Amino acid sequence: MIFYHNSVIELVLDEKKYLLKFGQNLRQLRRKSQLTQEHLAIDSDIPINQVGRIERGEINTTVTTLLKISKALKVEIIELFMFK
Amino acid sequence: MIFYHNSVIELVLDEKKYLLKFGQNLRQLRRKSQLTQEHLAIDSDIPINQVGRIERGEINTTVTTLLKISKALKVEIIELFMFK
DNA sequence: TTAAAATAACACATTTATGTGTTTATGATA
DNA sequence: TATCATAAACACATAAATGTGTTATTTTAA
Repeated sequence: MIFYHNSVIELVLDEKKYLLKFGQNLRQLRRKSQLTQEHLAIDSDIPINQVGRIERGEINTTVTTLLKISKALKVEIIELFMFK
Repeated sequence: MIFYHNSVIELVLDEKKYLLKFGQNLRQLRRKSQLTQEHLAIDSDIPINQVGRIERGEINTTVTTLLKISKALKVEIIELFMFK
């Protein structure tokens, strides 16, 4: 058994929530652009599974992946972070 | 010997350049906040070496690390991407 | 309701970010 | 110069993103 301070647990939960919202926002932007996951994956040159995992908030993607996705969606990177 | 298409090489160089500019911008924001790398590292709960590596554009950091840094700097994540 | 398209859910290898620690270099200051 | 603060540069282990492939499930449209 390992014990963690509440603040640490909260931080991790916050991050999980953030990644979920980030993914939901990406999904909205992609659909607004009328792209399938496959199409976005091809345009941004990342694996289709990666797109799905990001949209589902399963993974914590990197700056260069954001760059590739934003180029394919023809939006600025900051749009990927514009959600509440 | 491995051969790559020029467009692939350009893409990688673009990413390297982007990470460099990203790091330079972070450094500016940190200094504007009057924080040392060590102080920022403590406040954002990431290793001090990580801060240096990001500022030097050596690594391709993740969304949750951006989240932690932006909280410590008391700025929105999008500010980390606001540079030319 | 069936077929096709789209997405999710697996598994697994490889690369790289993260995390921890130590040592070196640089810059400012006394 | 010597000292101290800051940052860079190492090394190395671990966790996780990336990348590739296949199989299920869900959604959409005929």
